Amino acid sequence: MEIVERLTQFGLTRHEAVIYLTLLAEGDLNGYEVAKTTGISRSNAYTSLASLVEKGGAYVIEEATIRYTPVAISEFCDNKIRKLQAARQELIDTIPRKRDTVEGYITIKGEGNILNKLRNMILEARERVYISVPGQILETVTPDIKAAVDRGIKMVIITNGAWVLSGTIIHRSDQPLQQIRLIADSTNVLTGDINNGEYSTCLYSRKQNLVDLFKDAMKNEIKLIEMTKGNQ
Amino acid sequence: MEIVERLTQFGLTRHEAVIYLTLLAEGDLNGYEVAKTTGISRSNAYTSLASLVEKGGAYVIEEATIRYTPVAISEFCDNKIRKLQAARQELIDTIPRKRDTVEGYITIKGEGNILNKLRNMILEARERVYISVPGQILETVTPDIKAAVDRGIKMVIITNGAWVLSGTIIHRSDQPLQQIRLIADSTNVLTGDINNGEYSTCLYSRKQNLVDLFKDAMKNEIKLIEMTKGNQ
DNA sequence: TTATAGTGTTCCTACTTAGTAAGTCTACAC
DNA sequence: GTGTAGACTTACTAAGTAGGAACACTATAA
Repeated sequence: MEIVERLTQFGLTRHEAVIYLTLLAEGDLNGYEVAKTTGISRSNAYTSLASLVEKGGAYVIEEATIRYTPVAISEFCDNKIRKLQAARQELIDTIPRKRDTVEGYITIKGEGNILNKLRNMILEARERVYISVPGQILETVTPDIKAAVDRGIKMVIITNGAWVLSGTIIHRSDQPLQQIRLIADSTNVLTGDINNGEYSTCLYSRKQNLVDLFKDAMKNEIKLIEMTKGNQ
Repeated sequence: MEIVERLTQFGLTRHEAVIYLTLLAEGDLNGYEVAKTTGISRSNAYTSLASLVEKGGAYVIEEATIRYTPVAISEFCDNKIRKLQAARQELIDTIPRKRDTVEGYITIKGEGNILNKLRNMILEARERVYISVPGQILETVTPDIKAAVDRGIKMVIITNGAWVLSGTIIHRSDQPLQQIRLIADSTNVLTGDINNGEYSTCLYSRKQNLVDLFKDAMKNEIKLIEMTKGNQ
């Protein structure tokens, strides 16, 4: 992802992002210099600088001329994240509590949303997690698995490839894994495909019949892996 | 701040936020019900629902009719914050390093930006911090001061009011504090007013002459407090 | 069989807001 | 003449808001 696009995730417009990067690269500049260097017209440059300052991406140095200095990127991002964390707490405190719903079969679409759900299931697990995913997905969620292990969650993992993490129980499958499967605490299950980008689709459910079905299926999968391993 | 506005901070449009809140309050609904309940026209309701699902604010339940279930607010916010933390790391790794600048006198405007700077100075302090602020500002930054104390930073505080935190050295002033002052590690200083909302203005500098000036001034202020305390 | 309600999708018009793009004018300093 | 700053203007694009029409299908009641 391009740097400008990442900066827009933190609330900057394209112009503001371009100006911010220019300040980082060129050092402190005044408004006239910013306009010249970036090619943004002077009126727009001054407007965007004012907005960048208001958003906390730059500070003003009032000397013979008014110059602008960029805020360090880690500081700028931390400020934004901190603000969202505060908003998060305020939302949790004030938002209407979710009405109890009849749990059914929830469809989760898009690789990003599926990864989020997968990670949240690991995060909220209390006792044990069975997970069957390709190695590259494991790479992505390694920090979450590590954190789960650290708090005493039993992690049983079926995967292909060479991924390893101490404290986990790993069963290696020779066959490519076409689907992901995850069971957390024998109460909720996630399954489906995740290699179709935004078209990936998974099913999430807390239905006990589905959970039981998947538990049996994964136990059998593990038995098969152990049997074929014994023969090698 | 209103709930809808807080939700827009997490990337939802007003319609999406209204629909999300309706799902929380009413439980799982289909698109037709969402349109009826919210007053949003059906075409817009379906469009906004699709976008809300894409943004990870709701999941689809595919039954006799397609219903939508809201994602828990803490989960939704955590997902967004986690994404920004990842973008933060990617920015830090790829953004051009800030060109060394001649440190001058930086003007920081707006209460939010000033609070951010104040907190970042405490966060990055290595040895000691002298801070002189009104009590209500201290309330705001108590977690940051606590964290600094926990990592062994010497916190010397001049304030009014009854604020207290174990591990800090507090000098109470009888007079109202019109300005804030902070010196971190004898290397950087922040001073100015913060009770004017977005019109608040502070000065930040690493200039040694200004730092020395403020050190002397705060030492004298502490001496005066101690002397008047002795007389009481 | 007919009428009505429910459900979902696609396409349309129209207004508002924000961002992008660029310019003019005034004023001052060097 | 160049540099610097600010205020104001015009104009286009994109996204969000607001609402509707049309089509197709299903379910239910009379």
